[in-house]
Amino acid sequence: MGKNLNLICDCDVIHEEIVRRVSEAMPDSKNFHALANLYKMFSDYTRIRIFWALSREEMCVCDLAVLLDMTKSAISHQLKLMRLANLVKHEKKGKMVFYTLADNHVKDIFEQGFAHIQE
Amino acid sequence: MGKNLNLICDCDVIHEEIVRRVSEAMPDSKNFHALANLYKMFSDYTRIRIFWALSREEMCVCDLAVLLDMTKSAISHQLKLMRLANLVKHEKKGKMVFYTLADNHVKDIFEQGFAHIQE
DNA sequence: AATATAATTGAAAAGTTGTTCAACTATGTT
DNA sequence: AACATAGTTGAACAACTTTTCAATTATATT
Repeated sequence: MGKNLNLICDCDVIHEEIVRRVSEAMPDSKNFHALANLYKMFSDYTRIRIFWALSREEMCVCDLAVLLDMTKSAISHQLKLMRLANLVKHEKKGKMVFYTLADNHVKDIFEQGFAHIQE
Repeated sequence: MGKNLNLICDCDVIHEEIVRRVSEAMPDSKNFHALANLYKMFSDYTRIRIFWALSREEMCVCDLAVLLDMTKSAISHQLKLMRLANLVKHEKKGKMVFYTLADNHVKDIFEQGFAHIQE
């Protein structure tokens, strides 16, 4: 009853119908990688506070370091990741670099998260 | 011009007004920890595929293992984390354990994510 | 009662992430 | 021109995460 569909799994397939249906509807793996990587940006305590702060005000690296009580280096490393993920923009003004959220979508994402944890 | 507000940061505060305003409006740190932990659950390629699959159909561990071409052990470890985070429910039927999403909120969260990556 | 299978578990191994440190670049000030 | 400061960078380290492996539990079948 039931036979293995692949080499890695050590199971008999009990519900071949279900697995087939879900398998056929499954989006391309690159979508899941992109989605996991997007949420990874929101999954760190430091980064999520930076996102929140930038949703309130444009801030420079130094301001964020003071606000979060961390070194400029630590903040700068995180901002770089957020920049590479296209979630924040930066603008240089003299010696300082000001950061802002890339778009309102970013704000929406963590506002939905807040809604979820407060219920 | 500006003086250090703390010991860790090596900066003069350039924009004390901004930092003060944001600092005063800042939610309690436990909210940020909770939010980061919530998003952490969605930040892994395996887990996000499990969430997606369960948003389509109730499935047992074995089904998920076949669907995602992974061992039951790996799937089971991830499901445990998802259970501890109250994001999935499980129900035992005979030898099998069936998993479902804990609520529609979970589905909403990654559907918003999909909306973001497709633009 | 013995056997087979679905699922779980703990520990080890492999891989990833976040912060620190020291060095460096770029800009503004004296 | 020399100096101070804002920010960035790469490497090292510590902490954490994910998968694998072997052993175990619980249920169903013979």
